[in-house]
Formats: sequence, structure tokens, C-alpha cells
Amino acid sequence: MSFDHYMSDIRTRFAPSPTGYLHVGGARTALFNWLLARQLGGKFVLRVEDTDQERNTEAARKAIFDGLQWLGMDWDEGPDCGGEYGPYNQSERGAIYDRWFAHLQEKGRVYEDDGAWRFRFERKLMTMHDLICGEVSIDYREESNTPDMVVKRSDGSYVFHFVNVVDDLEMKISHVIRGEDHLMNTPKHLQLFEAFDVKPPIYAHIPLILNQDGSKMSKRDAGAAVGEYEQAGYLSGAVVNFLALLGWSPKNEDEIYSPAELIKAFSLEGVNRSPAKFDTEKCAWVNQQHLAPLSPEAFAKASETQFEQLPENYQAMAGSVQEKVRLLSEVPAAIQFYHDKEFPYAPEALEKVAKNAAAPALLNTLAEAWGTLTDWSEAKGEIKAAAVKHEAKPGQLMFPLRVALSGKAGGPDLGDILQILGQEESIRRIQRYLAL
RNA sequence: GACCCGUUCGUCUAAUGGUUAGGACUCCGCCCUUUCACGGCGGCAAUAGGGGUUCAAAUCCCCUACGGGUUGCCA
Repeated sequence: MSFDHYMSDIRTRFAPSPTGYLHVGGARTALFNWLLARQLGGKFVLRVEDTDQERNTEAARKAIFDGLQWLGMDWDEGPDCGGEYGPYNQSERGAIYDRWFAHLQEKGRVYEDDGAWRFRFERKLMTMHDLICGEVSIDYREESNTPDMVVKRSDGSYVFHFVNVVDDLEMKISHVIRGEDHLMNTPKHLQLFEAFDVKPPIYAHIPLILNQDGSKMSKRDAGAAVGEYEQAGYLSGAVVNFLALLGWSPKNEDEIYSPAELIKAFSLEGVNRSPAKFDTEKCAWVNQQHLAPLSPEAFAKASETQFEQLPENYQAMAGSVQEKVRLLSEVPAAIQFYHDKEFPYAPEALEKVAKNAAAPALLNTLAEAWGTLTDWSEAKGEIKAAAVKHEAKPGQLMFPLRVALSGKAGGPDLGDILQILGQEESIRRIQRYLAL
């Protein structure tokens, strides 16, 4: 078998059940599977485990698809695009399950119990070779710990363990990367593969993602839903970057990766054993790092999603805050003063200016000087002149001016502010501030 | 309870027997800057505890503690 042939046999999958929104844990599981497939030139399969009719919703299904798409994880086979091993919704695969169940019956591996069918485990020591956890053994001779499992319910439906194994085998999945919560399920799945006389896939169990307080992150926790990240002003590439670094390390000191770079650098060997906590501060920092290299146009475009209605002259303003925000959601507030003539003053900014007793006099002098100015491009020079007149440093005037013009302690460069506001409006704002 | 996995700065992590235990986020200080940032430099801060093995242990072994997972006719 040639190396190329081996590579093309790599098949990974993401198998969500559409019972809730795509959460970061699931997204990271999908990501590792996707990265491995893309790196090795294999296929990434999306299979929807929609056997739980009670809890499935169309909204959840859509949220999962949208979430994967937003993150840029494209799949080669799935319910929407089909593929050689479909259908890709478990709800449509009943006949396939019946066939494999019959196989189990023929071999005498199942028996009826209260109307349900149980799979008879082989009573032996089960040892698995996990790519991340190493060799793990669970003693199936200990029957009380490992009672025969139901594979077919009394209502005729099949349970997760059974359909999951059948699908992985039918879909020729080569590598299963899944959460550590499945580690104890793996011997059950291995026994099923053995009963089917099929070689099992290679397993890799990744540690779970925890909340800041150490509890398991579940769907209802804040920051758990992938959909929230776009709303919160994250670039999808930044979220992918951060998620990849949660539990995986490139073993060097680089931290900022594009998806393409991740595909190159990823390896299962670099995946940790211990669970990681989700740190929103660092996630925001990663986002800032992804925001910084964008062109002003790309930044403006990306931040447009944060407005219900785009302010006038938006393009001109957007670039001036690019390096001042970590999240795109901070953009509307950061540029509010540009288009809102009655913007509010931030209390802490006013407080800071109040410490400078000379500020009002300085501002007044500047406003007068600006009033007689014929060329607005010289406005900045007048700041220095006004300061000199009061025997003050320019910095003592610039901060109060910033607050007078924008109402905030931080924000765009003063030059940008002056240029966009213009002479008349700038003077008016100083007067408005002095009249407080 | 039983079984399984884990434990390095507050957080994400590097170091697979020999390092002053490294980097990043956060925080603090300094520099750059007429403002705000960016950036640069520096600081605080960790091998859960106890026993072994070894010339030498974050690293290997055992015990304890703590955390997580599994233990369904959920997935």
C-alpha cells in the first residue's frame, strides 16, 4: 500500500445530535477532526445523530450547521451534500441498522429482556489503545460493573452505542476524535466491532472544556454557544485559533494561527490529557491579534455586522478605532461620539479632567485660537501654541480636549477626531463641554 | 459506592531523569508617545501533599487529597 493510498483513507467525522446549540466543546471536537482530515488529505464527514425524536429541533440542527460553517469547517459528506455512504441522518438509516442487528442475532450475541434486546458482552479484559490516553484497560469480567447493554429498545428503536458503531463502520471512519466523556463507552464499542468482525477505527479521546470555576461547560453556560461569538464581535478565525489552543499545543511559543496554519501544525500528539478552562480574556486578546492585521476596509466590513443601522461616514471612522478594540462589538460605542452630537460624558473621564485645574482655561484659549483659524489642517499646531501660552505641556491640554470632543478617556487618535469632526463642530464641542 | 481519566504560575501551556522550571493572557512598573492605543523592556506568580526508586525526579512507582468522567430502554 502506498503512502498516498493510506492518506486518502483518512476519514473523520463529527456526529452531533440536534438537541441544542453548537457549543464550544462540540465545536472543538469537530475542529480536531476537521484539522486531522484536512492535514492528511482525508475526508471530513458530518453525520446527524437525530434518533431522539423527542428532543430534536430544526432550530438546533440549523444552529449546528451554521456554527460549523461560520467557523469555516467544511464537510465533504453530510446530510445536505450527500456522499457515498449516506444517508447521513441517522433517522433515515433504519434498514441498515436492522441488517446489522440481524447479524448480531444470527451470532447469538443478543437476547431479549423485557421486550428490549441486550448485547452479550464477552467477559474479558478490554484494553484499548487511545492515541491520547494511551493504553486503558477495563475489566469486563466484572459483570456488575459492565452489565450487558441494551442495543434495541422495546419500542424497536436502537440505542446510541449501536447506531454509532454501525455508522462508523459503514461510513469507513478511520479516526474517531471525541470527548473524554466517551472513554468508558469505547470498550462497549470495541466489543460491537469485534462481534461484527470489523476492524475498529483509531480512537483519540480529548479532555473536556470546563467553565472558569472548574465545572463542566454545558450548553446553558455563558459563552458556551458558538453562535454568541459572532454576536460578541469575534472573528471566526480567532475563535478557531483559541479553541485549537485549548487542549492542544504546537509545542512552540507561537500563539496566533490562521486556519491554514493550524492545518499544517496540528497533531494529535500535541493534545493534552487534562481538562482546560475557558478564559474569555485570552480569547478576546486572540481576537485583537486577528483584528490588527486586517486592512481598514476589511475591518470596516467586519464591524458592519455590529450595527443595526450604519452611521453616516462610517468607513472614515472605523479605521480610527481598529487598534483600540478587542472585540468588534466595542466598535459602535467607540465611534458613537462621531455621529452623535449629544453624546454623554463618561463620569470617570470627567473626574480625571477635573484634577487638572488649568483645563478649562486651556480649552477656552484653544477654542478662541481655532475660531480665527483659516486652515483647519493646522488645528493640531494650535494645541501646542495654546499650551505654551499657559506655560503648560501640550499633554495637559490634549487629554481634556479628548474628553471635550468625545466624552471618553480613550479612543481614536486626536488627529483623526479633529479631521472627521471639522472646525465648527470641534469648537462647538469645546463650548458644550465648558458649559457643563 | 464501583470503575476510569486527570493534577506545572489565577488562567492557557512548555519542559518525556540533569533548565536559574520557559512562553502567553490578566495585573503592576518603566520606555516610546504632545492625547488614546499599538509596540518594547521588566516585575509578581507554579511542579497538590506524603512516601519511595535514582548520583539526580515536575518527569518513574505507590498512597492520600482534590477535580472530572462513566455507571440509562439519553446522545
